[in-house]
Amino acid sequence: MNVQSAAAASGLPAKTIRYYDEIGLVTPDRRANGYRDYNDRAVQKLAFLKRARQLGFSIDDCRQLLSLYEDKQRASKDVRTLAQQHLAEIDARLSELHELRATLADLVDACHGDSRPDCPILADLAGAQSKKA
Amino acid sequence: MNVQSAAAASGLPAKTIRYYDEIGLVTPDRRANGYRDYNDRAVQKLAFLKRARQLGFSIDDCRQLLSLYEDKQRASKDVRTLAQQHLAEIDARLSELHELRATLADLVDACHGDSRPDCPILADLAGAQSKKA
DNA sequence: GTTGACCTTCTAGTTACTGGAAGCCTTATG
DNA sequence: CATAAGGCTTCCAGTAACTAGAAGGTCAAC
Repeated sequence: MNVQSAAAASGLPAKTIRYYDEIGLVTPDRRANGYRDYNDRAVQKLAFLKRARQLGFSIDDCRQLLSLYEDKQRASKDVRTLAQQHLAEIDARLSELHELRATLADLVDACHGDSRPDCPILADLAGAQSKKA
Repeated sequence: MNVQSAAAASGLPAKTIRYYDEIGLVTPDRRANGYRDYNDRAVQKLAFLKRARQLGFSIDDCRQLLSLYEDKQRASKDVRTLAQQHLAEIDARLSELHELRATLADLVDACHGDSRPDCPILADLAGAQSKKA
């Protein structure tokens, strides 16, 4: 199975698949002419990667997950720990983002948005104390 | 005022301030010996940038905000529009992140986390249909 | 005069790709 | 057999926004 077919089968762009080969994440066989050749197992791994990346795992996380996935003796605990760490990161990002949203929403509310040059958003950005700051 | 002092006054790392000079965001005067020289106005801009970056505005957004900030004739509406666009992006990211969190939390819940090699997280990543998928 | 703490510029690395160019391989068609 | 279209290969460069580090100039103090 060549790159394009592997792309179709896994849902990843061909460029990305070549990149994953380059960084040693999924290394395909090579045919006599040098073309990459992906077997079913490799395509499964690519699909695995697609899903893991969508869930926000970094490439490094993926590398670990992949080796756990490969390892028949892997402990479910290891996978769970990795996922939990990731969950904690997501929660941290969520609360940051919530806070950021609140601040920005306050500013937008406070801004009259007409053509006068007086603007609370710029004032706040410039360092003036806002009501919530 | 040299870089280090400007850093202390604005709250940005000196490296970042040099970078902002390099990309033409805030261009300081230069002293006879070539050292950067930041006046109060420049430091204000740096502080402005720090705040805007914290709020998640991109460097490109910041460039626009800075020119609006500079422009005495700027319409408050323009600033508001920029902030609102940004708010919409944040909301999109928030809902994505919420969804991702829910999926991952389900998986972690479903994972027994002991030493047996059977793991729902890897199963899901590998493409099996999970209850919620 | 020499130590130490500044400053300068430049290069390269980070994350995870993406786009594009130059050039080989394969297949179909006239 | 020539050629054109569409694969495939590699490599180089660019993205965002810095950050780390190296080589070397400058300055104030002792």
